[in-house]
Amino acid sequence: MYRTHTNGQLRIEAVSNTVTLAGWVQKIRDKGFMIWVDLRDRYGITQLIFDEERTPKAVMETASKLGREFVIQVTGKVIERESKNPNMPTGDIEILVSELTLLNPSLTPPFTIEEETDGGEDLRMKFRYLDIRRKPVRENLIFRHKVTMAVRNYLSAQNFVEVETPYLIKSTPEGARDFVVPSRMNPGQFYALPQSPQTFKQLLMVGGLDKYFQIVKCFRDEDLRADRQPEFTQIDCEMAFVEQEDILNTFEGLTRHLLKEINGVTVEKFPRMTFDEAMKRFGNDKPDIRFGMEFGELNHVTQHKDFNVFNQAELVVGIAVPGGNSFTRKEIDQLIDWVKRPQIGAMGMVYCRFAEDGTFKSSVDKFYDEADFAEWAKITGAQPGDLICVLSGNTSKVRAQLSALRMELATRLGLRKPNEFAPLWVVDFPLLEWDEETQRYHAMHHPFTSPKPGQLKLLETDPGNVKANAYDLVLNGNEIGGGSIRIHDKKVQAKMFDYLGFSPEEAKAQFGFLMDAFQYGAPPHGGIAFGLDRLVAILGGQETIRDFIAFPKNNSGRDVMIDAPAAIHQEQLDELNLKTTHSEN
RNA sequence: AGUGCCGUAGUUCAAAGGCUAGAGCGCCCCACUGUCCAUGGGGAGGGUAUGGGUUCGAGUCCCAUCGGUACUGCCA
Repeated sequence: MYRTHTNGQLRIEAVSNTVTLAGWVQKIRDKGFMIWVDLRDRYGITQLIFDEERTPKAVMETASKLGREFVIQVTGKVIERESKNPNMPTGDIEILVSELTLLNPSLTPPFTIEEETDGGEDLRMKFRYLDIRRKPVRENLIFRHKVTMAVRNYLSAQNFVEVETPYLIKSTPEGARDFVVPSRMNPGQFYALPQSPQTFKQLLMVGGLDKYFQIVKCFRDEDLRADRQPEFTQIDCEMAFVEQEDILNTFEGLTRHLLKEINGVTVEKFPRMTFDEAMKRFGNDKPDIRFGMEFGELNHVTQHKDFNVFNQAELVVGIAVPGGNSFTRKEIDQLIDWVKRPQIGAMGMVYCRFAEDGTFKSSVDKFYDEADFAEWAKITGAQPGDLICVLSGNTSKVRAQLSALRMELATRLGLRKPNEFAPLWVVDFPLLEWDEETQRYHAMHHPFTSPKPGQLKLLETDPGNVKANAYDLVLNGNEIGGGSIRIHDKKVQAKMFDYLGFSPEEAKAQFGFLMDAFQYGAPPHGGIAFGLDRLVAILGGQETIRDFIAFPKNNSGRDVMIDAPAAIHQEQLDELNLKTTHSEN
């Protein structure tokens, strides 16, 4: 037996017991006549003591040669500490070691294994197994486990069945790029890894399983971000015989359960907002509603005043920054530079200080008077002491720009409190989205999403305005889930493919299996999928999903620890019927 | 694919174009009668990602390449 107790277990009651412990050497404090060693495992830290008088000479000798991260096993007596440490759970006791076994030595780790490590991101990823020994990373992984257990327990209790769907499937042209896997047994042919188990879960509904879920890896070969990984995990769900209302209620229930179970937060009915309203009020389809700074559209109070920038703008829109009047001129200039960066792309920013004494001072004083600014303040909800920031131009661009500014300012002003949770349903998404590049409409969600009842005809006349039975669950400005009521009628599905530019032949080749299935009594059905990595990060009050993934990939999709991807041997290539070709550039 | 920022001891960072490229942490040695980020003293360790250029002189300026990172495009 390697150990009788863990390192987080022993308390004052255990004094005078003989115990055996095992773990990693966290810290050695060698005072010559006395050596203390902090012994660490997943459960905590227990202090070991070796001293000249009470410890066997040989043991003392070995102890003086220990190093950080050595794996050791000790046997000794639990004694009460002479000077206690109230900052640790085991701080009242220590182990007077009588036997010490070195189970495995360690090289000096390249960074400190402490809560606040000196290691950079890079290095930590390269030695991720050492990083995982650190408490914050370990706690995050355990936190993720708690969330997935809560999800499984809740959905299982609601009669959902977890079913595994295949990872080796077929590539589809729409949507994200697929990761592909060559088939050795079928020369020249490839599997694709699923971007989501979408069609399979629909087929499970045709199969009569009624309520399905799966905590499942999905794969997308697109460029990465701080919050985006090439392989990520979804809580994928589908239900039969449901309307949108049923889905919203069921998964509002799940989310409420998680907030209660994991964060101890009680949230009443989740508010709902249409896509159009979200765009108008927040410039964004995933608004963070923990704070205000709602958009105020100013077109009607800014036109015909000789200020051409506003006169020519499709949209003039502003927000009131709480307490923003205290910004210095320099700070405001920096804000203007910030919105003019290529990533944001605003042409400029008009601002108006709303002083505590009720007067206004603006960058466009030449064109507008106090009465005009009072209108601006009224529309944007500005109070004395605030700063009104106004952008103008093309509606969709300006909304995106002002939304980015709103989020940036909220972050700077500390309004995005990680322990505050504001869920929101965004509903009535457009069915289609115009794509400039290909000059045609694409499915905004996916091609299996059903249009709102009675809107099918609109497809002919005004396709951009067709609303879908599609919804997103937003939490603190992040899309944590999205779904739709699906099409379950073959004719409607065929029509959809037609509108999306699939020829009947293409549609049959790509999704024939699904449309065939629809002919054999497909029930009405719909579902939702949650991004688990992001959900866990938000519930954990953190920004980066990498901190909640045991072995994440870097910005270029590399695993720097195992050094993947990598070239493979010619024999492997041959076996897979892959020819090595050199591209011309 | 694009733009910004970054690349200097094991590590985190310093070093107005100018002395032998420094410091904290870590590491090694010594001391120390209750430590717990132990303390005090001593020591080792890099020639600045790579390649080219400008200059009397280059971590520092310029160009290219590579790598990291954040964002934009992209992510049905």
